[in-house]
Amino acid sequence: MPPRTSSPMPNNKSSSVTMDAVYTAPGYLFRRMQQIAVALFMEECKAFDLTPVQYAALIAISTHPGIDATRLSAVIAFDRSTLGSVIERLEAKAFIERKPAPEDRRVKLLHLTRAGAAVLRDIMPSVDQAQLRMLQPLKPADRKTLLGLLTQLVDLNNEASRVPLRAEDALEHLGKSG
Amino acid sequence: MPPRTSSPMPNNKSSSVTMDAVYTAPGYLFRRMQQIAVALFMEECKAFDLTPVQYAALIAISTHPGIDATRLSAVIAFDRSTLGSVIERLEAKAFIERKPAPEDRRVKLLHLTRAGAAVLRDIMPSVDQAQLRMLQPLKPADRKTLLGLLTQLVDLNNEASRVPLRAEDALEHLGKSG
DNA sequence: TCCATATTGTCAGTATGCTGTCAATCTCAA
DNA sequence: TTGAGATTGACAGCATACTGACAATATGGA
Repeated sequence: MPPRTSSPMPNNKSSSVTMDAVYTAPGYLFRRMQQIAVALFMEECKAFDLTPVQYAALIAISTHPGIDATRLSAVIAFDRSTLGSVIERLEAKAFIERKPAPEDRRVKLLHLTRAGAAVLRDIMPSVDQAQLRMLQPLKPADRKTLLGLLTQLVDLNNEASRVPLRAEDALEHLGKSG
Repeated sequence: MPPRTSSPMPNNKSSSVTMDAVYTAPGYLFRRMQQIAVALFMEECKAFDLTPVQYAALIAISTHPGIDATRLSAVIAFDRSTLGSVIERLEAKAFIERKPAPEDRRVKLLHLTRAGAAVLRDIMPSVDQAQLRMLQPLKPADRKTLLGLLTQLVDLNNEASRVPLRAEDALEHLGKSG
């Protein structure tokens, strides 16, 4: 357990600032937890050659076959520019295919390949295991509480994000209903 | 508020997987929240030319004058390789200085410059404002709960991190006491 | 003393993440 | 119908993150 280096430790000279300015900041804690989450995901899923971002993209393409990159970015709330290279890598691994859209020559439609569907099916247990391990150290009731509050917070801060989640965009490629 | 695209929406054909596999995963939520946190930090602090990571590093150098890069990485739990370029950028902005250590020619000691101390002093209110805004959407009691659970979780998962926090390392440059 | 081993900073390579720009293309209103 | 404006994918540039490797240097034990 890392010691809380706060006021009783006299390791700051003239300044009155302590490391608590960092350690207790929500932003710092979210960053640390995200890094831990990625580390656990990669550890559990190292057999599958998929990153967390690639996994989320693959799920979304599986759920929305024929979606285009822009709408995909809205569905998983990932940056559109970043997504370009993610898609490129998924295509290089032959997990997805990109086909030009007949009605709009700007758009490229995304589809899972057979291999992509297989990886997705096979990786599931490992992903679940990783998600479990992240919250494992907490008591079950606390896990529920944290997950609930976190879900609320992400939801309520949606518009503060650079790329707000717009799940309804996912339906547009199936004939405009939003 | 983004709609929860769950089972009632018939937008998946043959697969039984829905986007809930992503939306309800703690890892996904931590990623989203981290991105929101960075966006809010950058928005509040855009006048100061400091990123969240650079801010944390600057605080740590301020609190531990004469620390070296390896120990700094342990104190803020940031990757040692990444920290190299962070330090480089802080030095380029003249916020810190790097001096060779007399007793160990491998080591370069880090010190705040006058300009670095000034930025740190001036940016504080904006950082605090950003940290406030992240939790703002929650009721005060819920903010406390979330922050408490998050702190616990990061603490208990410390060893799962690639770069575990080792606050005690910070004291070693002041004459071995850990 | 000398060598195996460890540590430090650095670098190359890969993968996000964000800002901005750009050409190709599409849409819609005048 | 045509031209202004929007959209799409691509790209350049910067800033994290992590892996693995490497040379220079330190250290401790044989």
